[in-house]
Amino acid sequence: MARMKQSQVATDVIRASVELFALRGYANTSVQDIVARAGVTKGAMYHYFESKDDLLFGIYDSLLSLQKDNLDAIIEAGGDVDDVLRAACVDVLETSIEYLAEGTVFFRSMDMLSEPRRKEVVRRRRAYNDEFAALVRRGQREGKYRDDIPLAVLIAHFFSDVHYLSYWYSEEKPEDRTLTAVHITDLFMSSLRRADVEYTSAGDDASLARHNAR
Amino acid sequence: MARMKQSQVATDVIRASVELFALRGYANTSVQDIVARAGVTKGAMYHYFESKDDLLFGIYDSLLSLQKDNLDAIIEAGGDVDDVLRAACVDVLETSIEYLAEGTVFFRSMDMLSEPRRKEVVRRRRAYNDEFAALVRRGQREGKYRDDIPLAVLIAHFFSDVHYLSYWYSEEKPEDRTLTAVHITDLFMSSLRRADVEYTSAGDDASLARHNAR
Amino acid sequence: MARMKQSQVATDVIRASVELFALRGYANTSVQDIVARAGVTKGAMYHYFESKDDLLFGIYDSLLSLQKDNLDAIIEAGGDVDDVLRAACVDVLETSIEYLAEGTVFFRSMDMLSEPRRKEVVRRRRAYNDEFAALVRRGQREGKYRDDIPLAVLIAHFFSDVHYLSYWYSEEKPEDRTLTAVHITDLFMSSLRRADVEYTSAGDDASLARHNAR
Amino acid sequence: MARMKQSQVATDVIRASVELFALRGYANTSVQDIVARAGVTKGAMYHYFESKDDLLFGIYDSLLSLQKDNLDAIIEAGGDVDDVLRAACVDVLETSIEYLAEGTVFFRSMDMLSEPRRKEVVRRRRAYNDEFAALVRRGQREGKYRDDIPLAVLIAHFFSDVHYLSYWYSEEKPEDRTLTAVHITDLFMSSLRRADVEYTSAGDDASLARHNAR
DNA sequence: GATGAATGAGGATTCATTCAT
DNA sequence: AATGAATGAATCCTCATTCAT
Repeated sequence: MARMKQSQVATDVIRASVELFALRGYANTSVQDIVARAGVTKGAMYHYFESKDDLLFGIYDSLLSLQKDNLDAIIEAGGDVDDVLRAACVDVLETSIEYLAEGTVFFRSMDMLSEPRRKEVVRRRRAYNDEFAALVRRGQREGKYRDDIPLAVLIAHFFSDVHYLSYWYSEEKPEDRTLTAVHITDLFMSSLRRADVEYTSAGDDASLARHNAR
Repeated sequence: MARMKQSQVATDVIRASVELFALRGYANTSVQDIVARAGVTKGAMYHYFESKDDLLFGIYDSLLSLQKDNLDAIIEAGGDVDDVLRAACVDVLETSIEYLAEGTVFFRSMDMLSEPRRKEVVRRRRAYNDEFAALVRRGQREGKYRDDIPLAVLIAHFFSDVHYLSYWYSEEKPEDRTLTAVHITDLFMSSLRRADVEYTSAGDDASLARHNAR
Repeated sequence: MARMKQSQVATDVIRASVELFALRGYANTSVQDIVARAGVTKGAMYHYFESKDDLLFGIYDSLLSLQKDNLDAIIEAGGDVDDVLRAACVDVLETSIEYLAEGTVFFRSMDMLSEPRRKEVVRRRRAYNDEFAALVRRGQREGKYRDDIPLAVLIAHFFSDVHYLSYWYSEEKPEDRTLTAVHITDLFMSSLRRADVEYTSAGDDASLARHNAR
Repeated sequence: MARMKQSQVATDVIRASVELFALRGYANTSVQDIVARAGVTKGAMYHYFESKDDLLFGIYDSLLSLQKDNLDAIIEAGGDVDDVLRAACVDVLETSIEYLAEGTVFFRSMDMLSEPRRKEVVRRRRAYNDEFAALVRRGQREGKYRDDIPLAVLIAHFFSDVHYLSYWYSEEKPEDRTLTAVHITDLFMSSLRRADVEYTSAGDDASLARHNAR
């Protein structure tokens, strides 16, 4: 997240708000709760943030920026559609796990954003989705991915996994993070392949093997 | 959903609350909003429901009951694991689409449930998950489904789609409902197959064909 | 107390209300609580009583009537002032113990009576007090009771004991009832005697002895 | 009562609540009534007090603390049991008159306290009672006080007067306060004396005289 | 930069009572 | 006589935000 040199107060408040919003939800967290957890006073908080909504939007903003920047970079790097798509999937899954608390808030508290901000979030998510969908589309045009199922369904099929992480993922070992990202990516790629294409299982095995070898 | 002979007041209040909770979230919906939309007085509402939380829990309860009963019946009916699992997937997807508003509330408002009720919902969802997981496990033992990925990941991979429906599904034609359920089921079944097993594409094509033919 | 042939519903409701008002106070008892305890419906209750306030006033009314009638009879019977006063004291103490729950309500819930009824209760209590005070006055005129302390203080000194019963009295044996009434009466009579009068202790010993002998 | 440096808001709210609770009872006094009389806003009140119950408990707490501290000091000072007991009686009567409104609330609104607080009040009152009873017990062992009546009755006989003050006491002249305390104490001490002991009336006369001379 | 007292609008809930049946 | 659904006014309390210091 690309904020520069924030004051300690701001940093503490942001951390406290993410934790609390993820834990009990935005509506069940009072500004008083946040400042108490951050160890600052209400006045101090309002010096750095305009409103409670600001804190919420900050969470959306930083996660959207990070993932969008990463996706742009991956696409920029180019390569085989399979490799690019795989990299994109792994990245969004990995960052979603790294910022799991933010993700929890992301999907559960959109209703609580002020209307203009909710619209901005929707717009930026759509931009991400479209960029991602273009990759899948390219794979379809290259005859690699199935086209018997609507593109929207395919895309939703992937993002549902990203979304759902906060409902079940719980880390036991640090390496679970990448492993899970790879597993889910493999599942998605498996379901994406043309069903009528003779396909060796090399892809899956190779990718899993690659990671196991690290 | 099988409640009989509810008073008109209760029916209207439930409908209004589902709509509003789905639309703007539980926290942004006042009891006043609900009774206004239902066209009843606050007192009348409190004659039938103990609290706002009651309305929320009712939504969870009815959806959980319906889907659990259906799953039990499907498993009871028995058959090839592929067919049973497929039927289970299609059913939960179809009912989730039918009760899309309820599902929206389900996944977004769990934080707002009172603690004991949240625990009950978690318990019942877990029971559903376990029953579903047992099916996948059976397929793995029969050598049909891949076991190179943790069972928990496989299960999450499916439920993420159920969960995510309310974030993207929008019906244009009534037949979309079953079609989408089948599409997602196919994607899941595709990703579930053993990667190293020689597999004809008959399954997918057949199932889609079957539905298209109805 | 002197109510004639009340319906079962009315009787049950009155009993339930006395018990609940004494247990948790008038304000903490809802009409719903009362009818539930009485085993009747709200409609039935409102058929017999105009309001919740009616139930409360009924308690005052019956206790005031009973004690006033008794006092009148005792005075009517006549006799030595010491004996009459003693009989009056014992009676009000005994009936207050018998109707302890009613007494609890009496002293704790006067604020909850509607204004006109509160005034009536005050008037009737005042009448009782005045009649009782006249007895003490008579004793003072006869030179038996001290007059170095204002009459109002002497009277309050007695009624305080009646009042306070509900705060401490707890019956272990049925005979405690009369015994306690006699004890308190003795204490009162002891303190009433002219301090400068040579006085044999016969009175006290005799009265206690009389009771012990029964 | 010894709270220092309370904000003006807190002071005003406490005063208003004592007055109103004493006047019409806790249940008939709304928070709105209190803040209106105190001339503050509801929000300001809730900045200083957690709940309406807090205000009520504050009244109990301050009166219990004051009287307990005084009793401890009187016993600490030591002396003849008659003098110590007399001082204890006069003190609790005088302070009860000084804080008559608080006392009114004390005895009439115990039902309205939250359960844990009600229990604490009962515990602290019991501690006071026990300490007082120990004094009377000591007098009995010294052969000064009658023991033909249960100790519990003797103690109740005294506290009933304290309790009852709010039902009848009304001050005309400031000196009534101490005079009444002495009168009631004399009545109690009179009734406490062994009935079979030759007793000169010097005690009473002397004590009244002492006070009149101040 | 920071404090924390104060605001005031709103929200969930309770409950005595009424009334059509 | 009895039911119990419905009313609607009142009540306690919460909380994001402001502002004087």
